Amino acid sequence: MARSVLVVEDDHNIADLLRMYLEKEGFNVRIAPDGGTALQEFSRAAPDLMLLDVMLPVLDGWGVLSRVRETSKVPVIMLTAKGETFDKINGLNMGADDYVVKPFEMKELLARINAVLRRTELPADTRKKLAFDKLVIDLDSYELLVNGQKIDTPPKELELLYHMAESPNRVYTRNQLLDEVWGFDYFGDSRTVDVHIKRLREKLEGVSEQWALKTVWGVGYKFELTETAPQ
Amino acid sequence: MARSVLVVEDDHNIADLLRMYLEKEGFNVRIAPDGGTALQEFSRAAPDLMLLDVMLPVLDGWGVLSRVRETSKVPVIMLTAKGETFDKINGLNMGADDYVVKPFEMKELLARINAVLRRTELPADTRKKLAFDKLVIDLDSYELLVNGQKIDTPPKELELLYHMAESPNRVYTRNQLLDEVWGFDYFGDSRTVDVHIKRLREKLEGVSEQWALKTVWGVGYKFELTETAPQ
DNA sequence: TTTTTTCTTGAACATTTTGTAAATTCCGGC
DNA sequence: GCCGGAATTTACAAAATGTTCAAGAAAAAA
Repeated sequence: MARSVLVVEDDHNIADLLRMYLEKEGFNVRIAPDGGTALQEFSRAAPDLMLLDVMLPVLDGWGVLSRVRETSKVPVIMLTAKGETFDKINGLNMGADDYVVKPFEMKELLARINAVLRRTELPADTRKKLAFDKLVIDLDSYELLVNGQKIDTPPKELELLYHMAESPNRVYTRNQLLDEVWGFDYFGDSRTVDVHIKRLREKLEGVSEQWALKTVWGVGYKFELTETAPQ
Repeated sequence: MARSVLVVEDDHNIADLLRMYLEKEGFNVRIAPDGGTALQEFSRAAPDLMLLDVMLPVLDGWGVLSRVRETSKVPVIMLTAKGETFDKINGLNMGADDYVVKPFEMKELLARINAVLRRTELPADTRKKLAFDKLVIDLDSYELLVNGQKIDTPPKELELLYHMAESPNRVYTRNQLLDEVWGFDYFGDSRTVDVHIKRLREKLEGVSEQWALKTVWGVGYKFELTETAPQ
């Protein structure tokens, strides 16, 4: 779930500073001190974002960018020194998503990072709220409403329900659910899912005819939604 | 507490100049280089004032203005190039509060900014004051009123409460709160938030049924507001 | 400077949630 | 009906998370 950044910067001080701030913001940070290392790290780690210094030994930032762009549309923010000849149009044409002039305010950089990530993010609705007959699943406030009444629900349970209810009638295997709700790096018993399903069923049983958490024998579970006549 | 300006300007030199002067005047300055970014920043940061260049790539100043005006009455000063066809009447009709022709004297711009801010300062709108059942949180005077009675509250506590109460029911993680209340450049332990929450709870417990500082297990905290029947 | 207040932190403690194992029940094919 | 794999249930243990306290640091006020 944590987003990852690849920082390509040969100045050790700047790199460390960036690491410190970015990690505090919850990013997973990797640092590459030169272009070659950057390309290697890039193909290895597939980061969600690249901060790319223009002035680098051997292979410079533009070189790295063009190589990266051969295979990827990952968001890239260029770091350029003040006074460095930098043609914005040209720079953005080469495929950078934004640029920041050194010395920069950390605050501004963070704002730009967020802007770029938001811009390149899928046009998903940001409201995390689903509603069905007598049921509201709200991941903004982490609330589950059954018949308009709040039901205390632990986070994992709610996330599981939300995830399944996002695609009604789609069947999920236990392993899919473990990957998608617990995270791909979670190693656990698939019975865990059963137990959470059971706990959800306790909270939801008999509430509505229109939906239910159904078992698909030999496969997994689904949030089943029965269509009613559309008005 | 500092007033904030969103500068929408694609010329980096002008933007930097504006930043310098405005910051010297005590403004918190954000810069957006194009219309899209401007709209994003606007909805994110809710600035007290916008300086809006007419000539922008892709979505121009008028486009930005009309989108902004759909939801907000924030004061806007347009920056127009000399010779640019600009119809004052028309321009002000579109919802701008004032306009300045480039190249402009910084002095004049500042004068206009102050004039506009004075003119548009609504008695209630810009007040940093929130009111709920038996509770008033006033960040103008740094006062907390419970049942109409002043409760001595240290600044951080009050800011924290205010921040959470600005968006009732939204869950904030501890890190979000540290970033947004303490500042993005604050590096501290997230237990700090817990302690402040605890002290707020001591002051607020049992005051009203309609709201509460709730823990969202595994996620963070929220200022929960229970809807009552609207009158 | 001294005093007072506020803020931060770490540790002990409490609580809630989550995971696991094992017993039990269910389902579908033979 | 019987069997074996699959799902459910239960109870418990473990892990994760939250709360509280108190001491000391830092900041503000006097």
